[in-house]
Amino acid sequence: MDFQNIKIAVDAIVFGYEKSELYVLLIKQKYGVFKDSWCLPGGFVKDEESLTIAVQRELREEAGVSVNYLEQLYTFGDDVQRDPRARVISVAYFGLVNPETLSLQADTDAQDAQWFPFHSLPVLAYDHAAIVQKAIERLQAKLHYQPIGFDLLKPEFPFSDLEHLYQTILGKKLDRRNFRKKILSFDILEETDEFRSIGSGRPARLYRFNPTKYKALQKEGFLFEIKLKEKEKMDK
Amino acid sequence: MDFQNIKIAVDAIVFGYEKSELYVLLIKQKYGVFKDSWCLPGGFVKDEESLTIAVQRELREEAGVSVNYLEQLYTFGDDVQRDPRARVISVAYFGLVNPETLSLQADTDAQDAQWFPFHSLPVLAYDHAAIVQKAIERLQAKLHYQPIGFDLLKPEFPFSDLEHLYQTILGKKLDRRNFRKKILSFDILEETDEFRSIGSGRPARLYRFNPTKYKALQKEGFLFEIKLKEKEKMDK
DNA sequence: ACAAAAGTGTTCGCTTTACACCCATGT
DNA sequence: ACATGGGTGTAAAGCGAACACTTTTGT
Repeated sequence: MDFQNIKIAVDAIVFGYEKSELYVLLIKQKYGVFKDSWCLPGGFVKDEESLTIAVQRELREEAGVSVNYLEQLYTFGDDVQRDPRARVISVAYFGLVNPETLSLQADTDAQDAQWFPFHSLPVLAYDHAAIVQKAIERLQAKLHYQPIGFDLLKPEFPFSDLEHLYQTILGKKLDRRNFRKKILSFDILEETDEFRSIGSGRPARLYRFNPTKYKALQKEGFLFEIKLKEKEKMDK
Repeated sequence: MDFQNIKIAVDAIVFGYEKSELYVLLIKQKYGVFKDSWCLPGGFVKDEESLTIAVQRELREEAGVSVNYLEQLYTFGDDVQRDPRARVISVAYFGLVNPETLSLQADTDAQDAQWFPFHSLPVLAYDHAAIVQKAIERLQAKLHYQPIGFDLLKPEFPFSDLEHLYQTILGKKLDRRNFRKKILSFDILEETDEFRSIGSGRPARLYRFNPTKYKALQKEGFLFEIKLKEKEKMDK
């Protein structure tokens, strides 16, 4: 069975979110044609390793990151030349992390793994720009029909965080009252007794996402679904 | 670069539709552990071949079929043992054909490629049952937000065909008037001057899907979206 | 004449949208 | 006191759901 000479790799695009900014985790290449350019974390799959494990291993090894949510995104193998060294097919995964992970990374002085604001990514090696493009589309789409936004927030968060997250990622302004009403109507959040105030302004009550309740409702045929008419386009 | 010993294959799950029945294309295995059992068409990717080309080639070689619609479904590579012979990762594709293809195949006396009604599939080799499962979910989901049903019908079709197609694939009864109203409101069908009657009953006007118009509308932000409350579950 | 499928409008209720003022805190 | 963000209700419009009879053909 030596008729085939194709290598299989996994790449991960991991999103983080903090203070109304969406971030992407990138790695600086150390060797090869693309030395010193940035790319998504990833690498070759081992013979006895499942794809999911491979991605998680690479994320740990290259960036010390473990994700809060992970799903397969797409397999890139139509461009035979996407890796100049050899024929490499890449199974891309899509991950989300809590803000804690973001801060941890910022503290490290490891220069070869870094969070970049989504709106100012450097030029990426290989076809990784295409992966990023596909990932942001998926993320935007999923926000509408899966309670995935919570995976980018701390376990307890003020409602406005969720609202800003949607606005940032979708690039739209939303009606605060309607958004809140809609999310609360799903009955998948529980309010805590805690409040938090950031600088000035009235302190905000903290909420917690209840995944158990969500799964239960899901089984009864409940659908998480948000349609959001944009008020106006956002600036940046 | 001989550190990796994983093979990469493509598999295709192709759906056909005719007379209120959904079909899946299967191939009878000729050799190996799974000799004489049925599985999805597919095979190993060649070194210089894109994934899409590989699927289309396999479909042509193994079943003489060319598809009307093709998209990547999912990459199966978490079960390291999914192929008992070696580590094989499979990129599964999802295809749709016109009824013409279905009839052509039925005429052939080639016994190793056959259309099976979706509701009475034989036991499948490898993990192909999982692929089928994922594919039907995708097909059902897509019917709601992409004008994909037309790819399973002849270019000109009576409205009732579309209606039955939705009912068959979703396994629900629909309200004829509401369904028709909704589809027509999209303004992506053009009516022809032809009529067709099948046996008794009033002849039906034939319609034609206009992909150009659809693409144009899409660019203007139009969304194909159908919500369909089921009237009752269907029998089979 | 009857059976079979095609074709067609209107009403009701719910969901989505639009919209503006008061509240609690920090400075 | 003022600036900043948090919190809340209501009315109008639009969309989805329910529902039954007439038309045209084959037998």
